[in-house]
Amino acid sequence: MKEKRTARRQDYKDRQRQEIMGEALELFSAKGYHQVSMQDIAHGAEFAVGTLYKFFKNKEELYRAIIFDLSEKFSTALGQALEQGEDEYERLISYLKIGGEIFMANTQAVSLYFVETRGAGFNLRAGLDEEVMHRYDQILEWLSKVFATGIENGIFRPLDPDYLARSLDSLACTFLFAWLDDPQKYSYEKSLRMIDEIFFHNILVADYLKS
Amino acid sequence: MKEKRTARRQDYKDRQRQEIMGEALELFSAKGYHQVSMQDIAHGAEFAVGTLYKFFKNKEELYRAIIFDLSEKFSTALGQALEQGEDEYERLISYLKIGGEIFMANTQAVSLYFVETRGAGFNLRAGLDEEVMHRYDQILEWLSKVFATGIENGIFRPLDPDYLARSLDSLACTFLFAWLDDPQKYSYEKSLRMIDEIFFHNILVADYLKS
DNA sequence: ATAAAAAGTGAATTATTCTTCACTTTTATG
DNA sequence: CATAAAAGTGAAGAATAATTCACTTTTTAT
Repeated sequence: MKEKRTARRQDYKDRQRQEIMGEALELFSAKGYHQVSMQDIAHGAEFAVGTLYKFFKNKEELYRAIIFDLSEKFSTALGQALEQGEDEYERLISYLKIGGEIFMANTQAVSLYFVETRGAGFNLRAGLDEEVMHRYDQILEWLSKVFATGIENGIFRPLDPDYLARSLDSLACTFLFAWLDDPQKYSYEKSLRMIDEIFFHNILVADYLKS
Repeated sequence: MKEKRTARRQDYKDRQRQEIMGEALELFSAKGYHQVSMQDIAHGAEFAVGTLYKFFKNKEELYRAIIFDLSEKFSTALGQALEQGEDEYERLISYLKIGGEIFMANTQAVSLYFVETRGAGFNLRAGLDEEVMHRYDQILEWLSKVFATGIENGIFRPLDPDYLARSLDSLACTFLFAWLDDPQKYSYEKSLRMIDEIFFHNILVADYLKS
């Protein structure tokens, strides 16, 4: 009996924790870390301020927990995406598709996550968790590997895989951020098509294109 | 006599102002807006706190002034770059070269500027000057125009110029940020070469490549 | 030389917000 | 049902940092 009870309690606590993190994410992504007070979060999550401190040591740790969760979620999803497909080209397309879906389904999350890994990254890098940076680097490495084997298998032209990885990711992100601004104009489908045109129709060797 | 005196005084004031902005830029780009106090800036610029407030209404306005200056400086330089060159391809190469030079010569500036226009942009967009956003959009528009005329003149394949503009800019930025992390590995020259390979060797029509 | 104006100062005020903790309420257990 | 443990509270304390302003110093103009 004891075990069930404590397990149930733990589930409950976890849910509370998620609730707080969810509210905090919403607020942080909308207004930014410094524009959101613990009071705001507490109010939004319908807790007292003191309760937040039962779950998280302080504001920064709450923030970190959110970022950590997201980066984990995203990187596993993208890692899996890169394993789907017959050849390397298909794997990359899968990466783009899954990446796009995650992006569009988690816009507030994304806005927070990308502030970490892109542009602003090196500004926050000092202060904030290395782990997240590491995860992003890891994804790039995975991408690189796919390019590398694709080159070996004669599917891609023999260019530096690291540059290719960064390029592809960069294009995807750019178009997705454009989509955020104007979903009509920068639709998912068009962006995929454009990446295919701009990036792959050069990268792929002539033989592959014919098949 | 009076005019000369007041003019000289104005120059002096301008220089003081620049001094403050320079110090603030250095600190902001190194530690981030919220991690830098007016005390820090005053101390760095060798003024009293009160003096800062003779030059800038408040901290935010000081920040805005910096960003505004930079965005102006960069956008005019890039605008000019796009006018240099015989054909559209050369103009874009000029854009990449000048852009790269500006970037590398102003790394702290850049780190601040790009936090505004890229990734983090939509987080800050609400609070911070629209003008800066507008300048970035303008550069993209100029780039688009170059692509559009390049397409008309049969130099580029007929793809959506806006997407092409965003792609090129995105690649350039990505490689420049990579350079910040590891200048050795992501050298200016190699990045230019890679952009040429990845982006242009597809974009350019076959005829142009032969010439 | 001198008075008025401008520039510069920094301690004190004000404002914000993170964090704590003594307390209340709820839940679990014998 | 009693009681111990856990969860939850929010006003008060502590810390930090933006901003002000009465004052001093420097510059300008006559």
